[in-house]
Parts: sequence; structure tokens; C-alpha cells
Amino acid sequence: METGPADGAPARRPRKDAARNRAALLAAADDLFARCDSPGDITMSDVAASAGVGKGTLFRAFGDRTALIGALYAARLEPLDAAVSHGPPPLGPGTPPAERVPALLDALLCFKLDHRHLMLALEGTGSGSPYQAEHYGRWHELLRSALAGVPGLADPGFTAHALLAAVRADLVEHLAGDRGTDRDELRSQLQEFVRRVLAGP
Amino acid sequence: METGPADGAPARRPRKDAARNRAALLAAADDLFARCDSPGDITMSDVAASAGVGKGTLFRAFGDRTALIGALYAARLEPLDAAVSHGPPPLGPGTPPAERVPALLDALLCFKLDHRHLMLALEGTGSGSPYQAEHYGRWHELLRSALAGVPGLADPGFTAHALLAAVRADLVEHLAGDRGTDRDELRSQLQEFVRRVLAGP
DNA sequence: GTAGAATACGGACCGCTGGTCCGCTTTACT
DNA sequence: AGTAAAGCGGACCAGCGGTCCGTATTCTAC
Repeated sequence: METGPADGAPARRPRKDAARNRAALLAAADDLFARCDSPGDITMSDVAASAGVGKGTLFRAFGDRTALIGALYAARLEPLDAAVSHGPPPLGPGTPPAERVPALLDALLCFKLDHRHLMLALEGTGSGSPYQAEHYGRWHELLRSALAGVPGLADPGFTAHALLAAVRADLVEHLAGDRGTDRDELRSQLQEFVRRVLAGP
Repeated sequence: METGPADGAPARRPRKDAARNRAALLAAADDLFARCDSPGDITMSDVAASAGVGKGTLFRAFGDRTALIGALYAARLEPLDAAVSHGPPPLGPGTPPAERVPALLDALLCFKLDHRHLMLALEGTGSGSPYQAEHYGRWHELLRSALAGVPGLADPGFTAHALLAAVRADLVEHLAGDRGTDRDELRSQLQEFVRRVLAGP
């Protein structure tokens, strides 16, 4: 028989230094990605060195590169995620689809504009396609279910994919970063595009 | 003064062995990419070995990985490129925009379905985004000019980007490859989407 | 406070990649 | 045939993500 904590709660509190180093690593990675030209320029050694810890610590804390970027993304996403999951209209649930779909895509575009480099790193994580990451699945399911409430729309699943493709990180970077398109202009272009898709024939 | 060939024609015919090796390398690369699960699995050494030449020969012939894939793409694209540049309607020039735009996107989708692995390699070439490659610029300009002839369409440039994003290689692979969506079903989904975008409010 | 076990640290190390280099072979021209 | 240019190929290189394990730190029990 066990005398320690019940099996249901095997999660131990991390050690103080571990928590501190984890936070330092997240901050360092965030900073490096924000300043770099291309996410590929940032190596794992760079992140570790910038945080003042060894590479082993970095990999122990996060597992691999993808997980580090995912943790960074999760932290930044929190406000938007909350607004979408249980916030007021037009983002939250209970909003009419015709209003919610444009709002979701606008919010997503703004988020990607605000975190361009991070999103570039997240979606361009080399080997695996972005479509196998679970965060894509969540956005797709959210948008698909909203689109399902739009009358006359034949295929919400594909439409969701196509609309999400219009705000992919590298396209946003190409338009806003390389070509210098104005933020509000880009937003209104996207809104006009979404409007057409929702309007139907 | 020069006694050799005039400066205007510095292009020399390649040596016979060089031409043969180049062809063998293209064939080997094509074959390997077609059979692999992910383009990342194929290394440059694999290609050279499969073609029966040394790595040095491979890099001498093509320069780098991107150029090899680009050459492969150019070869496969030739028929479609001809049909679009100076073929009959609905692909060729002189087709009314409302008819040509869906035809172009359908042709592009079919091309990506037929050459999934190659296109995956072409667009997912690691470091640089697909939007900086010249082949993207050509498709975008073609589609943009066609869309410019559609009445009531506010921004042909952005619309072209958004429509092209709907047929990106990794999305096509996700739908047709991973999820096993039927080819004709995917084509009709795309057509319906394009129809909505063109129809307007 | 102290002893001891558990946990975390860190940088040398590994396998592998795209890409380079240069002595040697093959081709092409006269 | 002779010669110079072009091409060949695989040993080699730098840098990457990721691993390993001897050592240092923190937590727990007394």
C-alpha cells in the first residue's frame, strides 16, 4: 500500500530553480523570435544561451523545439482563447454565425499581425505540416461549427479550411511584412473576402 | 581581341556525360519524391546515390536543394504552362474572367493532386516562405489579372492570394492524402467556394 | 540544522544534414 | 594523338536538433 499522495494526484510541484529557468527560457525565446528576421535563424542553443542556462535544461523543460514554440503560443493565445470560449459577442458563443465568422477571422488576423514571428515559427515548424498540429484542429472545428449555421453554405468543413488558409502566417507576413500593407487595409480586404464567401450567389 | 565565339553567345553546350547525369538525377529525384511519405525524408545524398552519381555531381548540376526541386517542378509544369499561356479556352488567354478563374484554380488543384509530393517539397522548402519564390508570383499575377476583369470585385490582388491559399500543397495533402477526400469531391468543393467568391453579394 | 534522496543542471557529445573542395578522369577540339 | 577544359565523386566541413551523465541544488524528514 502507498502511504504517499493518492495516485490521482501524481503531479509534483516543480522545483524552484526549474520554474525560474522555465520562465526565463520562455521570455528569452519570445524575445529572440520577436527580434529575428526569420524563425529559422533562432537555434535552440541561442535560446538556452540567451536565457543563461544550458541546452540540457532547455530540452528537459520543453522536450523539443515544437513544444517550446507551442508553449509560447499557448501563453500568448490565452486572452483570445478566453474571449472566444466564454466571452461576449461578437467573439463568444451565442453570436449569430453571420456575425461571428467575420469576427473570428478578424481576431485571428489581428493576432497573427501582433505575433507575426511567433506564428511564423509555429506554422513553419519544418517537418510536419501545420494541419497536423492540434491548434489548427481547434480553430478549424470552431470555424466549421460557426459556418454550419450559415444558410445555403454547402460545405462548412472545406470553407473553414479555405478561410483559415487566407490568414496563414506566411501569407500575413508576406503582405504585412514584406510588402508593407497597412494593417487596417489588410483587415478590410479580409472582411470583404469573407463577406463575399458568406453572402453566396 | 577575341577569336572565340562572340560575347553574345557565351552559352556552351554541356558535355555528354553532364547531360546524361543531369537527366538521371532529375529522374531519380522525381521517383524518390513520388514514393516517399514526406519530402523531408529524401536527402540530397539519397538522390545522388539513387542516380548512381556522387554528391558533388548533384550540387554541380543544380546548385542546391531548392534549385533541384524547382527544375523538377518546371519540367512537370510545362504542359499546364503551355495551356495557360497560349492554349484554347477555358485555360488560355482570351477566356472571359468569370470562366477562366474557376478553370485556372481547378487546373492548379488537379496539378497539385497529381504531383502532391513534389509540390509539398516545392512549397515547404524550409527556410524561405513560398511567397518569395518566383513561381508563386507568376500564378498570383495571372490570377490577379483575370480577377481584375470580374465586375464588383474590390481587391483582385488579395483575392488572388486568398484563392491560391485554398489550394496550397499542404492543405491539399491534408485533405486528399491524410483524410482521404475523394478527388472529384475536393474539386467540386473548391469550385463551389470559387463560385461564391466570384458571385459577390 | 543535518542527512539523504530526489530532482535539475549543463555542456561535451552524437548522428545527420546541406553544401564544399580538389585530385583524378573523361570529353571535346585541332 | 595531344592537350586543355569540363566534369566527376566522395572525403570533408560547419551547424543543427537532440541526448547523456557526472555534478550541483533543492526538498523532505527528523
